[in-house]
Amino acid sequence: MRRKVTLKDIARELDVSISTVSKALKNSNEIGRDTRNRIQAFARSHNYRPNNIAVSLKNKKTRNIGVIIPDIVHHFFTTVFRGIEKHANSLGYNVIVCVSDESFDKEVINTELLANGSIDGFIIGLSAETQEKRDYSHLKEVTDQGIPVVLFDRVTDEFPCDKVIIDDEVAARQAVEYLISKGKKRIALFTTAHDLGVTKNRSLGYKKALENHRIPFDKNLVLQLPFQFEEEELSRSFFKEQTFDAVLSVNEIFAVRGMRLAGEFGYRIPEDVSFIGFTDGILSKYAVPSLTSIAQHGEQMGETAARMLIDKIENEYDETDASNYRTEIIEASLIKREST
Amino acid sequence: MRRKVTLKDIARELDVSISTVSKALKNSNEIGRDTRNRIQAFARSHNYRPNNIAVSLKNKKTRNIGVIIPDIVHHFFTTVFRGIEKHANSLGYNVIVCVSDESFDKEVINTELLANGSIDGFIIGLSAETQEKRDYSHLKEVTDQGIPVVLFDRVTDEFPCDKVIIDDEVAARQAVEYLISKGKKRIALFTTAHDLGVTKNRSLGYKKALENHRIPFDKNLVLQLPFQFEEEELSRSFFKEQTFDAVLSVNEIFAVRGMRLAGEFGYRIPEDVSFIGFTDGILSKYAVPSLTSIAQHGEQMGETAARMLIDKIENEYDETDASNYRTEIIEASLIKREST
DNA sequence: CTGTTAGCGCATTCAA
DNA sequence: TTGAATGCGCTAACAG
Repeated sequence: MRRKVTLKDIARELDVSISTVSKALKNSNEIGRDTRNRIQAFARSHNYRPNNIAVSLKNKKTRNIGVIIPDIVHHFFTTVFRGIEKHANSLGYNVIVCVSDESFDKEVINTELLANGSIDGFIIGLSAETQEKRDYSHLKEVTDQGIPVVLFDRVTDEFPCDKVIIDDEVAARQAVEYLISKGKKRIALFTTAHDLGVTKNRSLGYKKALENHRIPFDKNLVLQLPFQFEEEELSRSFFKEQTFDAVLSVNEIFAVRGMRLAGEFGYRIPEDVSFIGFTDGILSKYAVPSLTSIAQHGEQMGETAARMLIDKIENEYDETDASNYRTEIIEASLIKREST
Repeated sequence: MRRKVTLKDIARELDVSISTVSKALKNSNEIGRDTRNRIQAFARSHNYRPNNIAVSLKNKKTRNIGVIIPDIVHHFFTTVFRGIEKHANSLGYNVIVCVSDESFDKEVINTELLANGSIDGFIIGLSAETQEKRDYSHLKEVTDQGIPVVLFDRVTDEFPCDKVIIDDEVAARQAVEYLISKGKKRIALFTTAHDLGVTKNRSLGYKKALENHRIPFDKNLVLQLPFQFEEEELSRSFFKEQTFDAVLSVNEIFAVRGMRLAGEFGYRIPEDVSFIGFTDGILSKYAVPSLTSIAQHGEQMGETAARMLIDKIENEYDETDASNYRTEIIEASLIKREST
């Protein structure tokens, strides 16, 4: 087992000092032309690579960024992650991921762990539990230590830092207005049982659209589904009891399952019922009929988050001054397909 | 900005030496009961946490594991990743991910980068390009340095190390035999244009099943699709020209798109044509009709990979002795749904 | 029981 | 132009 060669090894072999080697490898012209060449040649032929850990310790910079997301098996987050990873890599940063599994405790543990020197900054999508508890002390601890944090998608107004979101309210409103423009009058909303943050804003947008077009809001047209939507009875009775000609769903799955039920009930899509779903994922694209959906441009969101974070990492700023923090909004867009 | 407190800080405050603090915090009974308490109390109240980087440098162990996957926006890999992450975390390891994007060069760069001290071991799914080039020198470099590597799913016989795979050949054979048992006689295979590794084994299993049941292999029943399957003409003419009563697809997408075409051609599923697809992802579950699929149990695969890797990290072994390496096979299973 | 010393691999200041 | 010395934060062997 060939051990890694260090500066010390090179110094010993070439009978110079460690600092000479260090400087020579940085091509410092403090070192003579010929010794520099000798050292560089030797280093190259012995495949010298600086030890990341030692460099980190010395420089107090790891060039790692920590990402904490609620769930990795989730198309949207995965997409954001890709954006982060690409941008970070292109600037010489590596990405350490931890998954909170929607748990507050895991989020806290992971944050603390990574904050102890492993990373230079965080990109976080808050867990559902954190959003419910509204406890952000772990984030405060981190920023107090001078570690910058960027929140994405799952954000909160109660913690000051850089954020990147899509305007869920506007996106929902526009989607519903699109349905209205197609002549739809009784538009249902499929949403989750708990609606916090993102989901809440989507509901607001839905209501706003109705309001703008003087369509009365009918709470009977709101179907709240448990997360995994396995309780099919709920939605089946909704289809039996309510009449509606369009559906806005806060996610793909509810929409696709809704379309299946619509089929069973003999409705034609989109003539009898139209569907629009949030999150333009693989399901929307390949469903039959394919689903009109709201693309959140996760990759762009990730890239933006990475850009904001690295900017904070590399430039001095006063973390107590709220005016240093911005919230970037990624435009959502409606991908029109067969379901409308 | 409250800086992080270090051993040195505590030592200064309490007027003891750094090593005393270090030992006291490890609860070493080399240190007197009372000083130990004093130090521990101080540390707790000042929220002392050891600096990961310094510990890593000292111990030559990072407790990080490096994961390199071809694509993060891919349900199966994501699932494997979750398995890795969960298991690793439970044993106190963090995970650094890099994405190769199916590119050989990126795979090499990422491997080298992480190998320079950032991680204690690798879990890798080879990129398509690497499998084509059959160049594994970057892996060799890494293992030569004593860094263990575990390959998963995208593996190769040409590099000796621990591996975890599913037996794609057997899984495909069993799927086809299931179709045969349902009375199907003309079974088509939807596969990718290039078939290396995994895909190749699936094709072999397909042929093997036919052979076992004395059904002649008909190469006209093999449809090779470009990766994104956007060239719909190819498959449309396949549907026009060939007669078949079942399909085995090497992925979900080809299967689902096939089902849509079958619908357009007026075939009933599964009476006229049955479908089975590899990878039990979200599409299989929510497609209409839902797709019978081969579950690869990615999470279990990831967990196994993590277990094998951490075992190698924590225990001495001779990396030149091939008998130290094992290949674990994860059983695939057929999830029966409406499409068969 | 406590402290001194050395060292992990590297960068950098200062002296020669 | 080169090198000695110092330190990043922590651990551990050894001495007192």
